[in-house]
Amino acid sequence: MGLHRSTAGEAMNENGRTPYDPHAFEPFAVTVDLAVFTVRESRLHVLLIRRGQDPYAGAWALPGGFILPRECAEDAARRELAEETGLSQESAAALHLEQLRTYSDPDRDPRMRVVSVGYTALVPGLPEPRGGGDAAHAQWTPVGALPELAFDHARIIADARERIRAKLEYTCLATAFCPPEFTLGELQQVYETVWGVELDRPNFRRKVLASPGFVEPVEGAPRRTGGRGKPAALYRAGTATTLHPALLRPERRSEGERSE
Amino acid sequence: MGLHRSTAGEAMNENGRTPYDPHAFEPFAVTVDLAVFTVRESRLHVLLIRRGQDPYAGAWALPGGFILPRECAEDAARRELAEETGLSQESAAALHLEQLRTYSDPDRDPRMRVVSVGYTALVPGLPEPRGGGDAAHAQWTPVGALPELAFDHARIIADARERIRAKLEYTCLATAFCPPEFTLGELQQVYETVWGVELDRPNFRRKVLASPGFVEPVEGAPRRTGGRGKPAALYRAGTATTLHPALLRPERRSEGERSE
DNA sequence: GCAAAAGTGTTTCGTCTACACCCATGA
DNA sequence: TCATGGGTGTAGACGAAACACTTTTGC
Repeated sequence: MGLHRSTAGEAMNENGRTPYDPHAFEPFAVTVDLAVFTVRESRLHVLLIRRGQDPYAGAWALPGGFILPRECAEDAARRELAEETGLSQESAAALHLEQLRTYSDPDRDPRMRVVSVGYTALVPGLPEPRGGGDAAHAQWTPVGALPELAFDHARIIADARERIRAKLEYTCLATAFCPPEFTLGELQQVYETVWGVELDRPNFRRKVLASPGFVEPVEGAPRRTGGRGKPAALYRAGTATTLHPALLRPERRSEGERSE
Repeated sequence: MGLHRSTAGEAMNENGRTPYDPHAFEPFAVTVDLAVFTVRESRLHVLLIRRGQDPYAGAWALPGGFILPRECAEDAARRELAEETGLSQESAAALHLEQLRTYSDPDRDPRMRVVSVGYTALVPGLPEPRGGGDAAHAQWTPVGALPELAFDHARIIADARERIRAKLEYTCLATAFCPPEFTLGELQQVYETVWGVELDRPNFRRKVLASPGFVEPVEGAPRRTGGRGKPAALYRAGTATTLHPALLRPERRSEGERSE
Protein backbone atom coordinates (compact mmCIF):
# COMPACT_ATOMS: atom_id res chain seq x y z
CA MET A 1 0.00 0.00 0.00
CA GLY A 2 1.02 3.56 0.24
CA LEU A 3 3.58 5.73 1.86
CA HIS A 4 6.18 3.05 1.95
CA ARG A 5 8.63 3.71 -0.82
CA SER A 6 12.09 4.89 -0.13
CA THR A 7 13.92 4.36 -3.40
CA ALA A 8 15.15 7.01 -5.78
CA GLY A 9 12.76 8.82 -8.07
CA GLU A 10 10.24 9.31 -5.36
CA ALA A 11 6.63 9.32 -6.42
CA MET A 12 5.18 11.15 -3.52
CA ASN A 13 6.38 14.51 -2.36
CA GLU A 14 6.75 15.70 -5.88
CA ASN A 15 5.29 18.92 -4.58
CA GLY A 16 7.84 18.97 -1.81
CA ARG A 17 5.45 18.39 1.08
CA THR A 18 5.47 15.57 3.50
CA PRO A 19 2.88 12.92 2.81
CA TYR A 20 1.94 12.54 6.44
CA ASP A 21 -0.14 15.65 6.48
CA PRO A 22 -3.54 14.62 5.19
CA HIS A 23 -4.12 17.93 3.47
CA ALA A 24 -0.67 18.40 2.05
CA PHE A 25 -1.07 16.69 -1.34
CA GLU A 26 -3.67 16.96 -3.99
CA PRO A 27 -6.63 15.06 -2.65
CA PHE A 28 -8.47 12.28 -4.40
CA ALA A 29 -12.16 11.75 -4.05
CA VAL A 30 -13.04 8.08 -3.77
CA THR A 31 -16.46 6.85 -4.73
CA VAL A 32 -18.30 3.67 -5.51
CA ASP A 33 -20.35 3.00 -8.63
CA LEU A 34 -22.89 0.23 -8.81
CA ALA A 35 -23.92 -1.81 -11.79
CA VAL A 36 -27.09 -3.42 -10.48
CA PHE A 37 -28.51 -6.10 -12.75
CA THR A 38 -31.72 -8.01 -12.84
CA VAL A 39 -33.51 -10.29 -15.28
CA ARG A 40 -36.94 -9.11 -16.32
CA GLU A 41 -39.02 -10.42 -19.17
CA SER A 42 -36.12 -12.50 -20.42
CA ARG A 43 -33.91 -9.49 -20.76
CA LEU A 44 -31.01 -8.30 -18.69
CA HIS A 45 -31.66 -4.92 -17.13
CA VAL A 46 -29.39 -2.50 -15.33
CA LEU A 47 -30.45 0.14 -12.82
CA LEU A 48 -29.84 3.70 -13.99
CA ILE A 49 -30.49 7.01 -12.33
CA ARG A 50 -30.95 10.40 -13.90
CA ARG A 51 -28.37 12.93 -12.84
CA GLY A 52 -29.49 16.20 -11.38
CA GLN A 53 -26.15 17.87 -10.92
CA ASP A 54 -24.02 19.45 -13.46
CA PRO A 55 -21.44 17.38 -15.08
CA TYR A 56 -23.72 15.37 -17.31
CA ALA A 57 -26.81 16.91 -15.70
CA GLY A 58 -29.88 15.22 -17.10
CA ALA A 59 -27.87 12.28 -18.38
CA TRP A 60 -28.27 8.71 -17.16
CA ALA A 61 -25.68 7.28 -14.85
CA LEU A 62 -25.01 4.42 -12.49
CA PRO A 63 -26.00 4.86 -8.87
CA GLY A 64 -23.09 5.55 -6.59
CA GLY A 65 -21.58 8.00 -4.20
CA PHE A 66 -18.78 8.86 -1.86
CA ILE A 67 -17.14 6.51 0.53
CA LEU A 68 -17.60 7.95 3.99
CA PRO A 69 -14.58 8.58 6.19
CA ARG A 70 -15.16 5.52 8.35
CA GLU A 71 -16.51 3.25 5.67
CA CYS A 72 -14.85 0.67 3.46
CA ALA A 73 -15.85 0.59 -0.18
CA GLU A 74 -18.00 -2.47 0.27
CA ASP A 75 -20.04 -0.81 3.01
CA ALA A 76 -20.52 2.24 0.84
CA ALA A 77 -21.67 0.08 -2.03
CA ARG A 78 -24.07 -1.83 0.20
CA ARG A 79 -25.48 1.41 1.52
CA GLU A 80 -26.02 2.80 -1.96
CA LEU A 81 -27.56 -0.46 -3.05
CA ALA A 82 -30.13 -0.31 -0.27
CA GLU A 83 -30.93 3.32 -0.99
CA GLU A 84 -31.26 2.91 -4.69
CA THR A 85 -33.31 -0.27 -4.71
CA GLY A 86 -35.52 0.98 -1.92
CA LEU A 87 -34.86 -2.14 0.10
CA SER A 88 -34.13 -2.23 3.79
CA GLN A 89 -30.57 -2.67 4.98
CA GLU A 90 -31.41 -6.25 5.93
CA SER A 91 -32.89 -7.14 2.57
CA ALA A 92 -30.04 -5.49 0.74
CA ALA A 93 -27.54 -7.41 2.83
CA ALA A 94 -28.73 -10.63 1.23
CA LEU A 95 -28.14 -9.43 -2.31
CA HIS A 96 -25.12 -10.48 -4.25
CA LEU A 97 -22.61 -7.65 -4.29
CA GLU A 98 -19.09 -7.99 -5.57
CA GLN A 99 -16.26 -5.68 -6.35
CA LEU A 100 -15.64 -5.32 -10.06
CA ARG A 101 -12.59 -3.13 -10.56
CA THR A 102 -11.41 0.40 -9.94
CA TYR A 103 -11.56 3.19 -12.47
CA SER A 104 -8.93 5.84 -12.10
CA ASP A 105 -8.47 7.71 -15.35
CA PRO A 106 -7.43 11.20 -14.23
CA ASP A 107 -9.90 12.79 -16.63
CA ARG A 108 -12.88 10.62 -15.93
CA ASP A 109 -14.53 13.41 -13.96
CA PRO A 110 -14.12 16.94 -15.30
CA ARG A 111 -14.30 18.57 -11.90
CA MET A 112 -11.55 16.92 -9.97
CA ARG A 113 -9.67 13.75 -9.42
CA VAL A 114 -12.18 11.02 -8.64
CA VAL A 115 -11.23 7.38 -8.29
CA SER A 116 -14.18 5.06 -8.31
CA VAL A 117 -14.49 1.49 -7.15
CA GLY A 118 -16.98 -0.32 -9.35
CA TYR A 119 -19.32 -2.92 -7.91
CA THR A 120 -21.65 -5.41 -9.48
CA ALA A 121 -24.90 -6.33 -7.78
CA LEU A 122 -27.41 -8.95 -8.78
CA VAL A 123 -31.02 -8.77 -7.67
CA PRO A 124 -33.97 -11.07 -8.27
CA GLY A 125 -36.56 -9.96 -10.72
CA LEU A 126 -38.65 -7.91 -8.34
CA PRO A 127 -41.94 -6.98 -9.95
CA GLU A 128 -41.45 -3.21 -10.10
CA PRO A 129 -38.83 -1.99 -7.68
CA ARG A 130 -37.91 1.65 -7.60
CA GLY A 131 -35.65 4.08 -5.84
CA GLY A 132 -35.80 5.06 -2.22
CA GLY A 133 -36.52 8.67 -1.34
CA ASP A 134 -36.77 9.97 -4.84
CA ALA A 135 -39.17 7.45 -6.29
CA ALA A 136 -38.83 7.96 -10.00
CA HIS A 137 -35.20 8.84 -10.51
CA ALA A 138 -34.08 5.22 -10.71
CA GLN A 139 -35.09 3.02 -13.59
CA TRP A 140 -34.44 -0.46 -14.94
CA THR A 141 -33.10 -0.29 -18.46
CA PRO A 142 -32.48 -3.20 -20.83
CA VAL A 143 -28.77 -3.51 -21.45
CA GLY A 144 -29.50 -3.82 -25.13
CA ALA A 145 -30.97 -0.33 -25.23
CA LEU A 146 -28.70 1.79 -23.11
CA PRO A 147 -28.82 5.54 -23.49
CA GLU A 148 -25.72 7.69 -23.50
CA LEU A 149 -24.21 7.40 -20.08
CA ALA A 150 -22.30 9.85 -17.91
CA PHE A 151 -18.60 9.49 -17.18
CA ASP A 152 -17.16 6.05 -18.01
CA HIS A 153 -20.28 4.27 -16.90
CA ALA A 154 -20.83 2.53 -20.21
CA ARG A 155 -17.46 0.92 -19.76
CA ILE A 156 -18.30 -0.14 -16.23
CA ILE A 157 -21.49 -1.79 -17.41
CA ALA A 158 -19.62 -3.58 -20.19
CA ASP A 159 -17.01 -4.85 -17.74
CA ALA A 160 -19.70 -5.98 -15.34
CA ARG A 161 -21.61 -7.86 -18.02
CA GLU A 162 -18.49 -9.65 -19.09
CA ARG A 163 -17.74 -10.61 -15.51
CA ILE A 164 -21.22 -11.96 -14.98
CA ARG A 165 -21.15 -13.94 -18.19
CA ALA A 166 -17.91 -15.57 -17.19
CA LYS A 167 -18.91 -16.26 -13.61
CA LEU A 168 -22.11 -18.04 -14.55
CA GLU A 169 -19.95 -20.75 -16.02
CA TYR A 170 -18.01 -21.73 -12.97
CA THR A 171 -19.92 -20.32 -9.99
CA CYS A 172 -23.41 -20.53 -8.53
CA LEU A 173 -23.94 -16.85 -9.28
CA ALA A 174 -27.09 -17.44 -11.32
CA THR A 175 -29.14 -18.13 -8.19
CA ALA A 176 -28.53 -14.52 -7.14
CA PHE A 177 -30.87 -13.49 -9.94
CA CYS A 178 -33.60 -15.76 -8.59
CA PRO A 179 -36.03 -15.33 -5.72
CA PRO A 180 -35.45 -17.48 -2.60
CA GLU A 181 -37.40 -20.34 -4.15
CA PHE A 182 -37.24 -20.91 -7.86
CA THR A 183 -37.77 -23.51 -10.54
CA LEU A 184 -35.11 -24.94 -12.77
CA GLY A 185 -36.87 -23.29 -15.66
CA GLU A 186 -36.35 -19.89 -14.05
CA LEU A 187 -32.72 -20.68 -13.42
CA GLN A 188 -32.29 -21.72 -17.01
CA GLN A 189 -33.85 -18.46 -18.14
CA VAL A 190 -31.16 -16.60 -16.23
CA TYR A 191 -28.48 -18.45 -18.13
CA GLU A 192 -30.18 -18.01 -21.45
CA THR A 193 -30.70 -14.32 -20.85
CA VAL A 194 -27.21 -13.52 -19.69
CA TRP A 195 -25.52 -15.65 -22.31
CA GLY A 196 -27.94 -14.90 -25.08
CA VAL A 197 -28.23 -18.52 -26.12
CA GLU A 198 -30.80 -21.27 -25.89
CA LEU A 199 -30.00 -24.26 -23.75
CA ASP A 200 -31.31 -27.79 -23.93
CA ARG A 201 -33.60 -28.22 -20.97
CA PRO A 202 -32.95 -31.88 -20.21
CA ASN A 203 -29.20 -31.39 -20.30
CA PHE A 204 -29.37 -28.20 -18.28
CA ARG A 205 -31.40 -29.94 -15.65
CA ARG A 206 -28.97 -32.81 -15.38
CA LYS A 207 -25.94 -30.57 -15.12
CA VAL A 208 -27.45 -28.39 -12.43
CA LEU A 209 -28.59 -31.33 -10.35
CA ALA A 210 -25.24 -33.03 -10.80
CA SER A 211 -23.37 -30.04 -9.37
CA PRO A 212 -23.21 -30.66 -5.64
CA GLY A 213 -24.43 -27.70 -3.62
CA PHE A 214 -25.71 -25.68 -6.53
CA VAL A 215 -29.40 -26.06 -5.73
CA GLU A 216 -31.28 -28.08 -3.18
CA PRO A 217 -34.89 -29.20 -3.50
CA VAL A 218 -37.56 -27.65 -1.33
CA GLU A 219 -38.79 -30.92 0.11
CA GLY A 220 -42.43 -31.93 0.18
CA ALA A 221 -42.97 -28.68 -1.58
CA PRO A 222 -45.95 -27.22 -3.27
CA ARG A 223 -45.32 -26.90 -6.97
CA ARG A 224 -45.58 -23.56 -8.59
CA THR A 225 -47.21 -23.00 -11.88
CA GLY A 226 -45.91 -20.51 -14.36
CA GLY A 227 -49.18 -20.34 -16.21
CA ARG A 228 -49.76 -23.38 -18.36
CA GLY A 229 -47.80 -26.57 -18.32
CA LYS A 230 -46.81 -29.03 -15.67
CA PRO A 231 -46.02 -27.46 -12.28
CA ALA A 232 -42.31 -27.37 -11.57
CA ALA A 233 -40.47 -28.48 -8.47
CA LEU A 234 -39.03 -25.69 -6.37
CA TYR A 235 -35.41 -25.33 -5.37
CA ARG A 236 -33.40 -22.92 -3.35
CA ALA A 237 -29.77 -21.92 -3.65
CA GLY A 238 -27.38 -24.46 -2.22
CA THR A 239 -24.32 -23.86 -0.13
CA ALA A 240 -21.69 -24.20 -2.83
CA THR A 241 -20.18 -21.14 -4.43
CA THR A 242 -18.16 -22.74 -7.21
CA LEU A 243 -19.42 -25.24 -9.73
CA HIS A 244 -17.80 -28.58 -10.41
CA PRO A 245 -18.03 -29.51 -13.09
CA ALA A 246 -18.48 -26.14 -14.76
CA LEU A 247 -21.59 -25.29 -16.72
CA LEU A 248 -19.97 -24.37 -20.00
CA ARG A 249 -21.71 -22.10 -22.39
CA PRO A 250 -22.21 -23.66 -25.79
CA GLU A 251 -20.51 -22.85 -29.08
CA ARG A 252 -17.34 -20.91 -29.07
CA ARG A 253 -18.58 -18.08 -31.23
CA SER A 254 -15.76 -16.04 -32.68
CA GLU A 255 -16.08 -13.16 -30.26
CA GLY A 256 -18.76 -10.54 -30.85
CA GLU A 257 -22.20 -11.60 -29.68
CA ARG A 258 -23.25 -8.27 -28.33
CA SER A 259 -26.83 -8.57 -29.44
CA GLU A 260 -29.43 -8.38 -26.77
CA MET B 1 -18.64 7.50 -10.16
CA GLY B 2 -18.82 10.27 -7.66
CA LEU B 3 -20.65 13.43 -6.93
CA HIS B 4 -23.82 12.39 -8.56
CA ARG B 5 -26.28 11.46 -5.89
CA SER B 6 -29.22 13.59 -5.10
CA THR B 7 -31.47 11.39 -3.04
CA ALA B 8 -32.16 11.65 0.65
CA GLY B 9 -29.57 10.62 3.21
CA GLU B 10 -26.77 12.25 1.33
CA ALA B 11 -23.38 10.64 1.58
CA MET B 12 -21.32 13.60 0.67
CA ASN B 13 -21.63 16.95 2.38
CA GLU B 14 -22.17 15.33 5.71
CA ASN B 15 -19.75 17.92 6.96
CA GLY B 16 -21.79 20.63 5.35
CA ARG B 17 -19.28 21.64 2.71
CA THR B 18 -19.70 21.53 -0.98
CA PRO B 19 -18.00 18.59 -2.59
CA TYR B 20 -16.72 20.66 -5.48
CA ASP B 21 -13.92 22.16 -3.47
CA PRO B 22 -11.07 19.66 -3.68
CA HIS B 23 -9.85 20.43 -0.18
CA ALA B 24 -13.22 20.66 1.50
CA PHE B 25 -13.70 17.02 2.57
CA GLU B 26 -11.46 14.59 4.33
CA PRO B 27 -8.97 13.52 1.72
CA PHE B 28 -8.13 9.98 0.77
CA ALA B 29 -4.68 8.92 -0.26
CA VAL B 30 -4.79 6.50 -3.19
CA THR B 31 -1.94 4.13 -3.81
CA VAL B 32 -1.11 1.01 -5.76
CA ASP B 33 0.34 -2.19 -4.32
CA LEU B 34 2.00 -4.77 -6.48
CA ALA B 35 2.11 -8.51 -6.01
CA VAL B 36 4.87 -9.45 -8.44
CA PHE B 37 5.26 -13.17 -8.97
CA THR B 38 7.82 -15.32 -10.67
CA VAL B 39 8.64 -19.02 -10.82
CA ARG B 40 12.13 -19.91 -9.69
CA GLU B 41 13.44 -23.38 -8.92
CA SER B 42 9.95 -24.81 -9.20
CA ARG B 43 8.62 -22.52 -6.54
CA LEU B 44 6.38 -19.50 -6.76
CA HIS B 45 8.09 -16.37 -5.48
CA VAL B 46 6.76 -12.92 -4.71
CA LEU B 47 8.75 -9.71 -4.68
CA LEU B 48 8.97 -8.08 -1.27
CA ILE B 49 10.69 -4.94 -0.11
CA ARG B 50 11.84 -4.00 3.33
CA ARG B 51 10.16 -0.92 4.73
CA GLY B 52 12.28 1.93 5.94
CA GLN B 53 9.58 4.23 7.21
CA ASP B 54 7.65 4.00 10.34
CA PRO B 55 4.42 2.20 10.24
CA TYR B 56 5.83 -1.30 10.09
CA ALA B 57 9.38 0.02 9.73
CA GLY B 58 11.72 -2.88 9.12
CA ALA B 59 8.88 -5.16 8.13
CA TRP B 60 8.44 -6.71 4.70
CA ALA B 61 5.86 -5.29 2.37
CA LEU B 62 4.72 -5.27 -1.20
CA PRO B 63 6.20 -2.66 -3.50
CA GLY B 64 3.86 0.20 -4.24
CA GLY B 65 3.31 3.90 -3.94
CA PHE B 66 1.15 6.87 -4.62
CA ILE B 67 -0.79 7.49 -7.74
CA LEU B 68 0.42 10.78 -9.17
CA PRO B 69 -2.06 13.57 -9.87
CA ARG B 70 -2.05 12.98 -13.64
CA GLU B 71 -1.67 9.21 -13.58
CA CYS B 72 -4.18 6.41 -13.69
CA ALA B 73 -3.67 3.49 -11.35
CA GLU B 74 -2.36 1.27 -14.12
CA ASP B 75 0.34 3.77 -15.03
CA ALA B 76 1.36 4.06 -11.42
CA ALA B 77 1.57 0.30 -11.12
CA ARG B 78 3.62 0.03 -14.29
CA ARG B 79 5.98 2.70 -13.06
CA GLU B 80 6.45 0.97 -9.74
CA LEU B 81 6.95 -2.32 -11.49
CA ALA B 82 9.77 -0.92 -13.59
CA GLU B 83 11.41 0.70 -10.59
CA GLU B 84 11.20 -2.29 -8.38
CA THR B 85 12.32 -4.92 -10.86
CA GLY B 86 15.09 -2.69 -12.16
CA LEU B 87 13.84 -3.08 -15.71
CA SER B 88 13.53 -0.31 -18.22
CA GLN B 89 10.14 1.19 -18.93
CA GLU B 90 10.13 -0.66 -22.25
CA SER B 91 10.94 -4.04 -20.74
CA ALA B 92 8.44 -3.54 -17.97
CA ALA B 93 5.77 -2.61 -20.50
CA ALA B 94 5.90 -6.15 -21.86
CA LEU B 95 5.23 -7.76 -18.50
CA HIS B 96 1.83 -9.01 -17.55
CA LEU B 97 0.17 -6.55 -15.20
CA GLU B 98 -3.43 -6.76 -14.15
CA GLN B 99 -5.62 -5.08 -11.62
CA LEU B 100 -6.54 -7.34 -8.75
CA ARG B 101 -8.92 -5.47 -6.49
CA THR B 102 -9.07 -2.45 -4.26
CA TYR B 103 -8.50 -2.50 -0.54
CA SER B 104 -10.27 0.17 1.41
CA ASP B 105 -10.59 -0.81 5.05
CA PRO B 106 -10.55 2.52 6.89
CA ASP B 107 -8.03 1.18 9.39
CA ARG B 108 -5.67 -0.52 7.01
CA ASP B 109 -3.12 2.25 7.46
CA PRO B 110 -2.73 3.68 10.96
CA ARG B 111 -1.73 7.13 9.75
CA MET B 112 -4.59 8.19 7.59
CA ARG B 113 -7.18 7.03 5.15
CA VAL B 114 -5.41 5.14 2.37
CA VAL B 115 -7.23 3.30 -0.36
CA SER B 116 -5.02 1.01 -2.36
CA VAL B 117 -5.52 -0.56 -5.75
CA GLY B 118 -3.84 -3.96 -5.80
CA TYR B 119 -2.13 -5.23 -8.94
CA THR B 120 -0.74 -8.57 -9.90
CA ALA B 121 2.32 -8.80 -12.12
CA LEU B 122 3.92 -11.89 -13.61
CA VAL B 123 7.53 -11.93 -14.68
CA PRO B 124 9.66 -14.64 -16.27
CA GLY B 125 12.17 -16.37 -14.09
CA LEU B 126 14.96 -13.87 -14.50
CA PRO B 127 18.21 -15.26 -13.09
CA GLU B 128 18.69 -12.77 -10.23
CA PRO B 129 16.75 -9.58 -10.72
CA ARG B 130 16.89 -6.90 -8.11
CA GLY B 131 15.59 -3.47 -7.34
CA GLY B 132 16.42 -0.28 -9.15
CA GLY B 133 18.11 2.48 -7.19
CA ASP B 134 18.31 0.69 -3.92
CA ALA B 135 19.79 -2.60 -5.01
CA ALA B 136 19.18 -4.85 -2.07
CA HIS B 137 15.89 -3.70 -0.63
CA ALA B 138 13.80 -5.87 -2.95
CA GLN B 139 13.87 -9.63 -2.64
CA TRP B 140 12.17 -12.66 -4.11
CA THR B 141 10.54 -14.72 -1.41
CA PRO B 142 8.91 -18.14 -1.81
CA VAL B 143 5.21 -17.80 -1.16
CA GLY B 144 5.43 -20.84 1.05
CA ALA B 145 7.75 -19.04 3.44
CA LEU B 146 6.37 -15.55 3.77
CA PRO B 147 7.43 -13.42 6.72
CA GLU B 148 5.04 -11.20 8.62
CA LEU B 149 3.89 -8.55 6.23
CA ALA B 150 2.97 -4.93 6.72
CA PHE B 151 -0.60 -3.65 6.39
CA ASP B 152 -2.98 -6.09 4.68
CA HIS B 153 -0.35 -7.27 2.27
CA ALA B 154 -0.64 -10.90 3.25
CA ARG B 155 -4.26 -10.73 2.19
CA ILE B 156 -3.33 -9.12 -1.11
CA ILE B 157 -0.86 -11.88 -1.85
CA ALA B 158 -3.42 -14.53 -1.00
CA ASP B 159 -5.98 -12.89 -3.28
CA ALA B 160 -3.43 -12.62 -6.06
CA ARG B 161 -2.42 -16.26 -5.79
CA GLU B 162 -6.00 -17.35 -5.96
CA ARG B 163 -6.58 -15.19 -9.02
CA ILE B 164 -3.53 -16.62 -10.77
CA ARG B 165 -4.50 -20.18 -9.96
CA ALA B 166 -7.92 -19.63 -11.44
CA LYS B 167 -6.74 -17.77 -14.52
CA LEU B 168 -4.27 -20.46 -15.51
CA GLU B 169 -7.24 -22.66 -16.20
CA TYR B 170 -8.97 -20.56 -18.76
CA THR B 171 -6.43 -18.05 -20.04
CA CYS B 172 -2.99 -18.08 -21.60
CA LEU B 173 -1.57 -16.40 -18.51
CA ALA B 174 1.04 -19.08 -17.91
CA THR B 175 3.18 -17.84 -20.79
CA ALA B 176 3.68 -14.59 -18.87
CA PHE B 177 5.87 -16.57 -16.48
CA CYS B 178 8.02 -17.80 -19.35
CA PRO B 179 10.80 -16.13 -21.31
CA PRO B 180 10.03 -15.12 -24.91
CA GLU B 181 10.93 -18.60 -26.15
CA PHE B 182 10.22 -21.57 -24.00
CA THR B 183 9.68 -25.31 -24.08
CA LEU B 184 6.49 -27.09 -23.24
CA GLY B 185 8.30 -28.58 -20.29
CA GLU B 186 8.91 -25.12 -18.90
CA LEU B 187 5.30 -24.19 -19.46
CA GLN B 188 4.19 -27.32 -17.69
CA GLN B 189 6.44 -26.45 -14.76
CA VAL B 190 4.59 -23.17 -14.42
CA TYR B 191 1.30 -24.97 -14.11
CA GLU B 192 2.67 -27.54 -11.72
CA THR B 193 4.24 -24.87 -9.55
CA VAL B 194 1.25 -22.58 -9.36
CA TRP B 195 -1.25 -25.36 -8.90
CA GLY B 196 0.95 -27.53 -6.71
CA VAL B 197 0.10 -30.67 -8.64
CA GLU B 198 1.85 -32.98 -11.07
CA LEU B 199 0.51 -33.14 -14.59
CA ASP B 200 0.78 -35.91 -17.15
CA ARG B 201 3.21 -34.69 -19.78
CA PRO B 202 1.68 -36.30 -22.84
CA ASN B 203 -1.75 -35.01 -21.97
CA PHE B 204 -0.50 -31.57 -21.07
CA ARG B 205 1.29 -31.34 -24.39
CA ARG B 206 -1.78 -32.34 -26.33
CA LYS B 207 -4.04 -29.91 -24.54
CA VAL B 208 -1.71 -26.98 -25.02
CA LEU B 209 -1.18 -27.70 -28.70
CA ALA B 210 -4.90 -28.20 -29.18
CA SER B 211 -5.69 -24.74 -27.81
CA PRO B 212 -5.59 -22.44 -30.81
CA GLY B 213 -3.37 -19.42 -30.24
CA PHE B 214 -1.96 -20.57 -26.92
CA VAL B 215 1.55 -21.23 -28.20
CA GLU B 216 3.11 -21.20 -31.63
CA PRO B 217 6.20 -23.13 -32.62
CA VAL B 218 9.42 -21.28 -33.33
CA GLU B 219 9.91 -22.68 -36.80
CA GLY B 220 13.12 -24.24 -38.01
CA ALA B 221 14.31 -23.51 -34.56
CA PRO B 222 17.35 -24.63 -32.69
CA ARG B 223 16.41 -26.90 -29.89
CA ARG B 224 17.39 -26.02 -26.42
CA THR B 225 18.73 -28.45 -23.95
CA GLY B 226 17.83 -28.32 -20.32
CA GLY B 227 20.81 -30.40 -19.33
CA ARG B 228 20.26 -34.04 -20.13
CA GLY B 229 17.55 -35.56 -22.20
CA LYS B 230 16.21 -34.94 -25.65
CA PRO B 231 16.28 -31.30 -26.74
CA ALA B 232 12.87 -29.73 -26.69
CA ALA B 233 11.13 -27.74 -29.38
CA LEU B 234 10.77 -24.05 -28.65
CA TYR B 235 7.52 -22.13 -28.63
CA ARG B 236 6.50 -18.59 -28.05
CA ALA B 237 3.28 -17.17 -26.69
CA GLY B 238 0.46 -17.13 -29.22
CA THR B 239 -2.05 -14.43 -29.86
CA ALA B 240 -4.97 -15.88 -27.93
CA THR B 241 -5.78 -14.65 -24.45
CA THR B 242 -8.45 -17.13 -23.46
CA LEU B 243 -8.23 -20.88 -23.66
CA HIS B 244 -10.76 -23.05 -25.41
CA PRO B 245 -11.09 -25.65 -24.26
CA ALA B 246 -9.96 -24.80 -20.75
CA LEU B 247 -7.01 -26.51 -19.16
CA LEU B 248 -8.66 -27.82 -16.04
CA ARG B 249 -6.65 -28.56 -13.00
CA PRO B 250 -7.00 -32.13 -11.86
CA GLU B 251 -8.77 -33.48 -8.77
CA ARG B 252 -11.26 -31.33 -7.01
CA ARG B 253 -9.53 -31.40 -3.65
CA SER B 254 -11.82 -30.38 -0.81
CA GLU B 255 -10.52 -26.82 -0.50
CA GLY B 256 -7.32 -26.17 1.43
CA GLU B 257 -4.16 -27.01 -0.49
CA ARG B 258 -2.07 -24.19 0.81
CA SER B 259 1.11 -26.24 0.95
CA GLU B 260 3.98 -24.96 -1.11
C1' DG C 1 -58.06 -32.93 -27.07
C1' DC C 2 -54.40 -29.65 -27.67
C1' DA C 3 -50.71 -26.60 -26.36
C1' DA C 4 -47.26 -25.71 -23.13
C1' DA C 5 -44.02 -26.55 -19.80
C1' DA C 6 -41.74 -30.19 -16.72
C1' DG C 7 -39.27 -34.16 -16.45
C1' DT C 8 -36.98 -39.01 -18.02
C1' DG C 9 -34.37 -42.02 -21.01
C1' DT C 10 -31.11 -43.20 -24.50
C1' DT C 11 -27.76 -43.03 -28.16
C1' DT C 12 -23.86 -41.01 -29.87
C1' DC C 13 -19.80 -38.65 -29.85
C1' DG C 14 -15.93 -36.22 -28.31
C1' DT C 15 -12.63 -35.36 -24.64
C1' DC C 16 -9.74 -36.49 -20.87
C1' DT C 17 -7.00 -40.01 -18.33
C1' DA C 18 -3.74 -43.29 -17.69
C1' DC C 19 -0.15 -45.63 -19.20
C1' DA C 20 2.84 -48.04 -22.57
C1' DC C 21 6.23 -47.00 -25.63
C1' DC C 22 9.87 -44.73 -28.72
C1' DC C 23 13.47 -40.85 -29.40
C1' DA C 24 17.55 -38.05 -28.56
C1' DT C 25 20.90 -36.46 -25.72
C1' DG C 26 24.72 -36.18 -21.74
C1' DA C 27 27.51 -38.69 -18.75
C1' DT D 1 24.53 -48.15 -21.88
C1' DC D 2 21.96 -45.93 -18.69
C1' DA D 3 19.47 -42.07 -16.86
C1' DT D 4 16.80 -38.18 -18.17
C1' DG D 5 13.61 -35.50 -20.35
C1' DG D 6 10.97 -34.93 -25.05
C1' DG D 7 7.48 -36.79 -27.81
C1' DT D 8 3.76 -40.34 -29.89
C1' DG D 9 0.05 -43.79 -29.61
C1' DT D 10 -3.93 -45.88 -27.73
C1' DA D 11 -7.83 -48.20 -24.87
C1' DG D 12 -11.23 -47.18 -21.64
C1' DA D 13 -13.85 -44.03 -18.68
C1' DC D 14 -16.47 -40.21 -18.46
C1' DG D 15 -19.32 -36.40 -19.68
C1' DA D 16 -21.93 -33.65 -22.95
C1' DA D 17 -25.12 -33.02 -27.00
C1' DA D 18 -29.05 -34.23 -29.37
C1' DC D 19 -33.42 -35.82 -29.45
C1' DA D 20 -37.33 -39.03 -28.65
C1' DC D 21 -40.68 -39.64 -25.28
C1' DT D 22 -43.78 -39.30 -21.02
C1' DT D 23 -46.24 -36.40 -17.49
C1' DT D 24 -49.18 -32.78 -15.80
C1' DT D 25 -51.35 -28.73 -16.06
C1' DG D 26 -54.68 -24.66 -18.42
C1' DC D 27 -57.80 -23.77 -21.96
